Amino acid sequence: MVEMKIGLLANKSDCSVQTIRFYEKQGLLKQPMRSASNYREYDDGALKQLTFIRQCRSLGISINEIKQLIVLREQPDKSCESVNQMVKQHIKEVSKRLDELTHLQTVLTDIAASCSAGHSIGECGVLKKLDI
Amino acid sequence: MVEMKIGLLANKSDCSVQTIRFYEKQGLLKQPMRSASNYREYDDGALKQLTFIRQCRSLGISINEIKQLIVLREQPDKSCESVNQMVKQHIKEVSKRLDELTHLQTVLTDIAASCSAGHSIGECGVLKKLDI
DNA sequence: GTAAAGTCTATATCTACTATAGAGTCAAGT
DNA sequence: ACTTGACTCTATAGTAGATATAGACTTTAC
Repeated sequence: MVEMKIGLLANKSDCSVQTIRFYEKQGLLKQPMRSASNYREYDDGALKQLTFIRQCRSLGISINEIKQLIVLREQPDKSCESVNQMVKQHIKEVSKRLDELTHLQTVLTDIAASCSAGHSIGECGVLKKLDI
Repeated sequence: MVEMKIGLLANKSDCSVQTIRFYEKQGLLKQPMRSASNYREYDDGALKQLTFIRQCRSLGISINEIKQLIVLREQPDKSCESVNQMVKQHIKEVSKRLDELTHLQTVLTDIAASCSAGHSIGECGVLKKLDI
């Protein structure tokens, strides 16, 4: 397929129409050609670019970081050190978040276990736990 | 201590001054007394309330849910079923997020491992992985 | 008396979208 | 030819949970 409108691109990329327009406004997707009636016309290059963006987003890479990656990709001779750093940084952050959530899970489970038999707010073991 | 201004309350509750004002505007903290010069004057009850709020927030309970909890706490005779449900729901969500992050961690680690020796953008294994 | 630190309100900013209003366009069916 | 529904357009507002800023006022310390 050579050309497509925004709805089809959205389908192909598993991404909403609004999100595509949003990425364009953010400068992640370049402005596409327009039809006579001002409809956006995309080619397969745009689909590739959008797939890259979605892939990065699913990995927790921020829009600003994706912007940097897009610039970097166009300078094949430069060092890729910053790309590696970015990924390593994300691994660190995900590790940290995993630790936090694991701890949170034990606390929540403990709280849930404290549910008293009475089933009234006044004797609610859960609320008492929340109150420290 | 019987009375304190917002800065001291912020210190005691490990919470910024702006956040306290934000919670007040959201209806989580009731409007405190005001001094002659219009400064907020808090008592220990406010500190307890704020501590409860922060405890809930650290457990991932949303501001709207905290509002519900605050209302519930004032009706000791009602059933605490909804409180239990809320906690159980959070446990589910945290589980789901843990699974997602665990998977993300393996993907990121795999990507990081693909860093090629060349150290240039053009032959960057990391970028190639990101490009699918 | 003065300077620094604290407080006040109101408003803007952040992230990554999502939703809505109101208008225009296009294709299919009758 | 006409209408209906689906699609697209722009611009704007809303979401969550804060955080930051501007400009004015008050209090505290020296």
